[in-house]
Amino acid sequence: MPGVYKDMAMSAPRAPEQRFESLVDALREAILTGRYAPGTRLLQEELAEAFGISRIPLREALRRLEGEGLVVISPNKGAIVRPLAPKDVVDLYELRLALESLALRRAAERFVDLREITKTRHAEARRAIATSNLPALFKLDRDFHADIAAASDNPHLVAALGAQWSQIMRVMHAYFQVEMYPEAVWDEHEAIVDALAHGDAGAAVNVLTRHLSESRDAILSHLRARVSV
Amino acid sequence: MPGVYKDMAMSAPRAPEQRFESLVDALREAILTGRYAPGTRLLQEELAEAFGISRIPLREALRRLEGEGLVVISPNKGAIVRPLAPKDVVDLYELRLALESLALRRAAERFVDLREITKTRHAEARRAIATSNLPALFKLDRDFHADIAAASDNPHLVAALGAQWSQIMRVMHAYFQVEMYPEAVWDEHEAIVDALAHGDAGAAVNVLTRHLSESRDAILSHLRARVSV
DNA sequence: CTCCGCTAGATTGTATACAATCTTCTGATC
DNA sequence: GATCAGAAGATTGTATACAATCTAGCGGAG
Repeated sequence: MPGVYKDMAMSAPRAPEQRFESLVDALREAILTGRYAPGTRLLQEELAEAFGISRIPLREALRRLEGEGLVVISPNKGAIVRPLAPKDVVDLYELRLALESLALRRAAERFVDLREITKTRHAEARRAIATSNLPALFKLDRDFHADIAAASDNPHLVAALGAQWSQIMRVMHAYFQVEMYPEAVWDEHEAIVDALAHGDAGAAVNVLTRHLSESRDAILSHLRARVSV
Repeated sequence: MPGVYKDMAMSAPRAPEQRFESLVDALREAILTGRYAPGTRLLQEELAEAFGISRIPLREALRRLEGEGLVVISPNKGAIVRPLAPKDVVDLYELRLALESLALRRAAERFVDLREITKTRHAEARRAIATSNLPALFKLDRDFHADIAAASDNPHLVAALGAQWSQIMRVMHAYFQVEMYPEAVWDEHEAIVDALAHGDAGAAVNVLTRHLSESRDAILSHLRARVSV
């Protein structure tokens, strides 16, 4: 019964005007969290039924994700979640370092201070580690790097970093365990924002470089142990 | 008369399997070259008729371009070519410098030599200037920077640079005249690949930094003179 | 036994049709 | 004259239906 939302002001979970955006978000989230793993075939009828819609809007959502680089669509073959090889991880981290370094330099110029929020997240991360809450750790990690990106005040940089993060997240969800999230990660986050608060972008970039190398190598060692999807 | 291509092997301009990709390419090209200027409303029925298709595949193409950041679609309002403000130009060039610098460093590590092809393009550019062939100049410029990107051997970097280039190209097509393409541009291209051939990525990045600053400022001075779309 | 060619089922591609929403214009009211 | 309600037209959103293509399995030829 469409149009019913209009009568239940402020109670519907989402306005009907952004139904499509919600659909895309749901699909994207499912891909990012590994529910649809790299290489998975995305059958239109199946997905459409799952979302309670016809194939028309679903196909549009897939095209959007294709444009974002999360899905590959072959004519008359259908859509699959974009595969990721070890070289992709190397290339993505190389790219991400360049982008995030730029964000740090711009954030330093703007005297951004992220120490408080980062400290808070560190505490939350300790609790998440104690309870083996991996999704919470992912979210805290994502929030930190999203803050760095936003601090650049460059929406195009934010978008580019978001695209990188999406790809990296897909690999992490596929190959990371709670044990692979050393608490040193959160110390490094604090070191980065400390340097940033002192306006020392160079030092912040140095820590970031080490931070990303460790993360990349951890992923690669686990990725190479398995077959590349 | 669909299906007719199957009989004319090797003569059809494109295989029917990539009809959709051709549609997206045509739309993208029209946006990049300013035929559909920033802010232009993209009416579905009108475009569908122009391409001789129904609105279904056209809408999918628009969703793809939305994912690529070239189009903005508002629910029940339709699609417009993504607007560009002066700050976008600043942000895009900042981002592009970081990306292209990375590409240069990676190209230097790989001992890539682009001197020959760049010299050839310089000669072609002189002819294009003499005949006031602006589209040719744009293409030569694009080809040069695409070579730099490809030399990085990082497909994700290539994609990110391609996205930047698309946005920049839209501004250039809107505000550039032949007179604004000084021949110094092509000298700088040669200086960049010379430094690259000597493995001096630092020098190459220095020239690139100047090169992009000049290009950006030329665009900004003309953009600010008009109303921002 | 292997390799084709063929058919049936599954899946994708898209034109049509209609519903939902927005926009514009008109005319009434103040 | 300004403002607003309402209707008509324009435009977008999507479900349905069917055509085109692909895939898997089967049977026959070599």
